[in-house]
Amino acid sequence: MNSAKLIEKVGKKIVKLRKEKKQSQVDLAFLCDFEKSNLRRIEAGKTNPTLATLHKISNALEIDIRVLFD
Amino acid sequence: MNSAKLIEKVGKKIVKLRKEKKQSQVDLAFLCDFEKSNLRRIEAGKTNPTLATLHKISNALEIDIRVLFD
DNA sequence: ACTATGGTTGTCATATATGATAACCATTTA
DNA sequence: TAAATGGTTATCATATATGACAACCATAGT
Repeated sequence: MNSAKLIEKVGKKIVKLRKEKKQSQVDLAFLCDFEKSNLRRIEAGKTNPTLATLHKISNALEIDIRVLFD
Repeated sequence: MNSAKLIEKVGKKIVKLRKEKKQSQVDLAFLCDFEKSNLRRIEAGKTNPTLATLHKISNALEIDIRVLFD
């Protein structure tokens, strides 16, 4: 799998986990302490997130970061 | 754990896995197709790597990306 | 119709990851 | 001594992630 595919998959996983927690993009972005436009770009696989960003997201979702790669 | 600590931990894990494979920084950076200075920065936890970069590294080490977070 | 909410898209500025390169140190080996 | 190798550090340019906004669309509810 190439990086672009992985980035897309992680984005979709974030959407899935977020919806399971019944959170909006606004909610999650707030918990992550960054812009909702940024979260949107990540969920859509339009950007190549940094480790720190993935870490913030997994913390906000209350999951282990590895779950993003399941 | 904060992001800085996680970044450091991942860097140390990369060093560990690389040495287990008896590879030099030069070897691994070549396999990852990026600069050894970049690999060095990541291993030392001096930079906040992107998902694509971590993906390249896990591919080069022939491991699942999740292993970097064990 | 209007209001609120969630989501989408776009733009511009800023911060920083990475590319590219060079110089240097320590160790090993010829 | 010298050469080779692995590692470390530094610098500058470039690409891009993110911040900070704003505007818009769709839907639900009043």
